[in-house]
Amino acid sequence: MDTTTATRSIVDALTKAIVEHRLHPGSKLAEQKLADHFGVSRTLVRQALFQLAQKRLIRMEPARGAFVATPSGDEARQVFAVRKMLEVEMTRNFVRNATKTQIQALQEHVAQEKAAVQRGDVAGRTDLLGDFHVRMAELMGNPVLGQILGELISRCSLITLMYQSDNAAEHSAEDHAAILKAIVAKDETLAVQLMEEHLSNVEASLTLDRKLPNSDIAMALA
Amino acid sequence: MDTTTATRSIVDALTKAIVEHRLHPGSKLAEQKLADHFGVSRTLVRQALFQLAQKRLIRMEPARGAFVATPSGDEARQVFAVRKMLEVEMTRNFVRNATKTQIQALQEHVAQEKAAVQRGDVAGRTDLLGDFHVRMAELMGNPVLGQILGELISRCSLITLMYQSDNAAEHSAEDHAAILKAIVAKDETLAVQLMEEHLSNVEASLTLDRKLPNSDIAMALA
DNA sequence: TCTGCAAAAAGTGTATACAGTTTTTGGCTT
DNA sequence: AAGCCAAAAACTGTATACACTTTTTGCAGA
Repeated sequence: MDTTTATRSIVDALTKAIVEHRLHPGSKLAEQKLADHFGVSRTLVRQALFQLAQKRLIRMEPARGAFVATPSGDEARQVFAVRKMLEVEMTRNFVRNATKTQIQALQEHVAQEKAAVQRGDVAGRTDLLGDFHVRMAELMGNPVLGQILGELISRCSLITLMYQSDNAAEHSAEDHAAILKAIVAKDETLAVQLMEEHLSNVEASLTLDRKLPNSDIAMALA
Repeated sequence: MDTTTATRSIVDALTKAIVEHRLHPGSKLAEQKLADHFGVSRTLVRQALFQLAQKRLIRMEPARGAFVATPSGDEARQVFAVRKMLEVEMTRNFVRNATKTQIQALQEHVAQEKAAVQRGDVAGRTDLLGDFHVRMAELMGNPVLGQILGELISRCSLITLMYQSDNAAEHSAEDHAAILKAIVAKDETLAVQLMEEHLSNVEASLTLDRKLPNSDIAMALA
C-alpha cells in the first residue's frame, strides 16, 4: 500500500470523528491507542496527527501529545471573516458564469438538504450544509479555492456543530435556497447580499464558552 | 529540543530554499541526503516533507520520493483568483479601519522595497514584495487570514520568481506605493481597484511552460 | 554500437527500539 | 484525612532496522 493511503485513511477517519463531534474538543489523542485501534504502528499515526495539526483540527503540545482543537471565539470570528471574503466573491462569479447544469446541481443539493432537515437526520444535515459551500467552490472550476474553503469549513464545524441548534440548521437550509433563487434570477447584488447575511447569521448563532466532557477514543471511532 | 523545533527548522530551511528558488521546481528531495545535511535521522526529514507537501510546495510520489512542486498555469491562475478575493476585501477593510500607526508601518515597508529595488537586491526585493501582502493581513489583526495568504503567496512564488523580470519587480513596488497612497487618502474604491489591478499585473507578467535544470541539494542549502 | 535483462545499489514505507519527559501511583508524614 | 514526594508506569521524540520498490549498473547478445 502506498504511503499516502494508509496515513490518509487515518486522517480521514479522525477528521470525520472530529467534525462529526464524536471526538470532543480537548480530548487527548494518545498515539499508541490510535495505533492499536487502526492496527498500525505509531509511525503512521504520528504522520496523520501532524497533518491534522496543520489543518488546525488538533493541536500538539511538546512532549504532552495531541488534543482535539478548541478554537477560541476570536479564531472563529477570523475564520468567518475569511469565509465571507471568499464566498461573497465566489457567489458573484457564480452568478456571472454559472451554467444551467451547475445551477441544477446546486438545486439538487439544496433539495437534499431540505430532505435531511425534514427527516431529522442530524449527521447528514450537517454534512450537506457544509458541503453546499464546498460544492459551489468546486463547480466554479477552482479546486484551490475549494480546498481552502473545505478546510475553513471543517475548522468552523468544530464550533458550529457544538452550538448550532436545530432551528439554526433549518434556517441555514432556507438561506441556501434563497441564495440559489437569487442566482437563478441572475440578481448578483441580491445573491451576494444573501450570502453575506447567511454567513453572518451562522456566526451570530454561535454562543461560545462552554465545557464538554472528554470522550473515549475507542467508542468515538467504533 | 521539542519535536516541533527540529522539524520546524527543516521545514523553514526547505521553504526558504524553494521560495528563493535555490531548489528548482522538479528537483528530487532525497530523504537520506537531507537527513545527512541537517544532521538528523530520516524520521524528522519525512515529517518535514509531509508538511511541505500539505503546503503544496513539494509533491510526493508513492515509492518514488519528494520533488519540488511544479505548479501548472491553471493552478497559478486559481491561486491568483483566490488571492484577489482575499486581498480586495482586505484592502477595503484596511481603508476603513487602519490606524495611523498601521499605515506608517506599511509606508516604512514600501520604503524598504524601493531601496531594495534600487540597489538591485534581488533576494531581499522578492522577500519584501511578497511580505507587503502578508504584512497587511497581519496588521488587520486576523492571523488566520495572514497564514492563508502567506501560504498562497509562497505557493505563487514558485511561479512568479521564475518569471518575474526586474521590470516587473520595479513595477510591483510602484503598485504598492500607489495602493498605499489611496489608503492614506481613504479612497476605498481606488485602493480596491488598484489592488485588483496590481494582482492582475503580476499574474499577467507570468509566462508559463519553461524548463529549468535540476539543482543540487548540498549547494542550494549551503 | 545499441538493446535488453539481471544483479546490485539506492531509496522509500513501516515497524520497532530506546532515551527522555510527563503523568500516575502509592506510601509516608503531618 | 489531606498533602507531598519518590518510584513506577505511560507516553512522546528520535534513531535505527528491515522489507519492499524503484533506479542504476554492467554485461551478454544481436
